[in-house]
Amino acid sequence: MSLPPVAVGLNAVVVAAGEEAPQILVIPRDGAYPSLPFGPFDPARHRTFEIGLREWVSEQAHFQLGYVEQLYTFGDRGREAPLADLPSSNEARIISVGYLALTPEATALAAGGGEWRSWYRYFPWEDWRQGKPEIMSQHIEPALRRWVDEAETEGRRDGRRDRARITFGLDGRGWNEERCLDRYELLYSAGLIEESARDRHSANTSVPVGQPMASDHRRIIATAISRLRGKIKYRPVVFELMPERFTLSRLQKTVEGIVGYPLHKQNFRRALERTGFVEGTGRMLAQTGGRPAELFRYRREALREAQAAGIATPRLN
Amino acid sequence: MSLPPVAVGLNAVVVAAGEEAPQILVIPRDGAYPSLPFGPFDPARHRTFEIGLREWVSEQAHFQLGYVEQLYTFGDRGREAPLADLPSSNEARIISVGYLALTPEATALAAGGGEWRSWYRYFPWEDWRQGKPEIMSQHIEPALRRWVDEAETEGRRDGRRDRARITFGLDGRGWNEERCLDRYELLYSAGLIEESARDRHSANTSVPVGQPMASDHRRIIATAISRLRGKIKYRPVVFELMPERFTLSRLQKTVEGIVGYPLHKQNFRRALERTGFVEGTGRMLAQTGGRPAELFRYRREALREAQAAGIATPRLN
DNA sequence: CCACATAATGCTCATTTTGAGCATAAGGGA
DNA sequence: TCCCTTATGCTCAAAATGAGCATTATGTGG
Repeated sequence: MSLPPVAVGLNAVVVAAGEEAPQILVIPRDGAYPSLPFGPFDPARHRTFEIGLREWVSEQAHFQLGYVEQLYTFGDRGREAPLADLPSSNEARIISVGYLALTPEATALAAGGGEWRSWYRYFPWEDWRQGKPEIMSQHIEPALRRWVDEAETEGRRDGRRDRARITFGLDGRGWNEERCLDRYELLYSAGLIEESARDRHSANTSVPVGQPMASDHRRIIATAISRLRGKIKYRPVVFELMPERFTLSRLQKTVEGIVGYPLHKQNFRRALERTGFVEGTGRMLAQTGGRPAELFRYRREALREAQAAGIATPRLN
Repeated sequence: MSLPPVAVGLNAVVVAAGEEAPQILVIPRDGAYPSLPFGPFDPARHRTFEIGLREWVSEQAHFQLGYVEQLYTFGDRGREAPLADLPSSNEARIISVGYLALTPEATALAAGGGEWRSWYRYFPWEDWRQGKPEIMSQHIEPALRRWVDEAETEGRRDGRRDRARITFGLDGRGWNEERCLDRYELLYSAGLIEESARDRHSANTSVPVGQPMASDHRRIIATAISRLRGKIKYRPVVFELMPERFTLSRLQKTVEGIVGYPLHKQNFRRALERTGFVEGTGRMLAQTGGRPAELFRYRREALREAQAAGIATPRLN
């Protein structure tokens, strides 16, 4: 008996801190949905997944990765909607190993490679920095109510209602930004996402929410967002997204972009100081209007001293 | 071009709360190292990894899984030291997807199946419930010092010293129980673990620390321990390990077994109360000597109300 | 049948850590 | 120079923590 063969794909969610929002490296595919950088894992060529991943990203997006961590391995049948221009063996199941990569600054990319896109382009309902996003009240909440009502039995209705309430924090329950993946999966199974109609080979009836992507790449991004939103609170990963020197406002903006809600400035700084993660450089940055800000840098050594959790995210209001 | 085939193995770290320590489901293999329950993923038979996993566990250990979550996918070349009695295709790389499963009470297992073993049997240095374990001062610390000194250059020595200090909390730095995987990997690369000598095909020189297992299964367990120790603090996963009704002392013992250090009883209770996760049932348990304790039960509904983090782990002393 | 040992619970108090604001300082532009 | 816009500093009350001391039930050995 020999183990049944399976093809393994490697996918990278490469994140950089943009001005307005976190950016993701996306490969436009003409005539088809855009995708993440990805490619097959070749055991003959790649000693580890990571090595293969770096190769694919540099080949497809003309970009060298820095910090990388494994996210999740997706293996369910039915999730591998074929990609137009990509090979897939006839019989073999394709499973994909998703990775999260963090990189400082969205550097310019060579032509013909990838492009940086705000992650909220794919997840507009996840951006609560300006308060509850319109798409929530206008589309998602009504659609969820319809989905709840559509259930056939009383019991199922209750189940759906609970699930919607918890994952989307309806009825005064708070929004939990880390449930990003749960929300995507709910929207997917409720058929509000173009990908779900596509995978079911059924016509898409409702207004699509967020830009669709190839295969299950949007799900992989949702996994990345959830992971990053959680991890930022207990590991100093934000600094992987910052340039060598940065102002505290810039750092705060970056964190806000990730968690998706505004932070209380003073408390953010106070908590940051206590960790000892950053240190002033004495140099100032003459900003756009306003008092100049001091430039700080990340003290990598701090990790050795501190019991070192991540960064505090004191919610504003 | 077709994707190169790879064989996928599924591994389960099944955890139950024992009297003394968390228990892991282990399959004894005569004449060989014990292993975790595992088997190949067959895409023709299994729609999802989880389905395959449940099948293997029930077949090998005669045990039905409840709560399950994916841990990590291991794919590095060189980590698949062949298992005596298990098939491996000649050429294909074997990657393995590790899962963590939690189950209430270590129920008796049918003969010929798996056996429950304390996880500290494999990781004796991780048990700080009675203070620093002997094996730390007697074997590990001296061996780490030797490993630091063995480095060839000054720079490497510094690197090793830092790494050892951080992961093992030497020199007054605190012990961080969540770094269990880091510690295993350090011991492995320092050659203190039987598995490392085995994988390098070199003779094992030093006294082995902890019982060895097949392949990289001990690494998978270390991943599970790290994950569980972290997650218990921000998701109410402990309750997956508890019976329907339990005393608060039992719950505390379980948490202590997982995190590996003693908790401050009163503060543990106070914090637990605030979460609203448990509720008294009014029934008492006439214990071994001492005032009878009230039996509590887990309120699954609480998750809906609370912003719901996990359980507090107020360190004692 | 009573004094104890053993646990389970209850409460208190001093510190820290949050959450929310108010106040001041320093550039840039009209 | 006045004002607008940020960057920073500080204060105060409310919560959450860390450590103990006190009280309440049972079981047991004299």
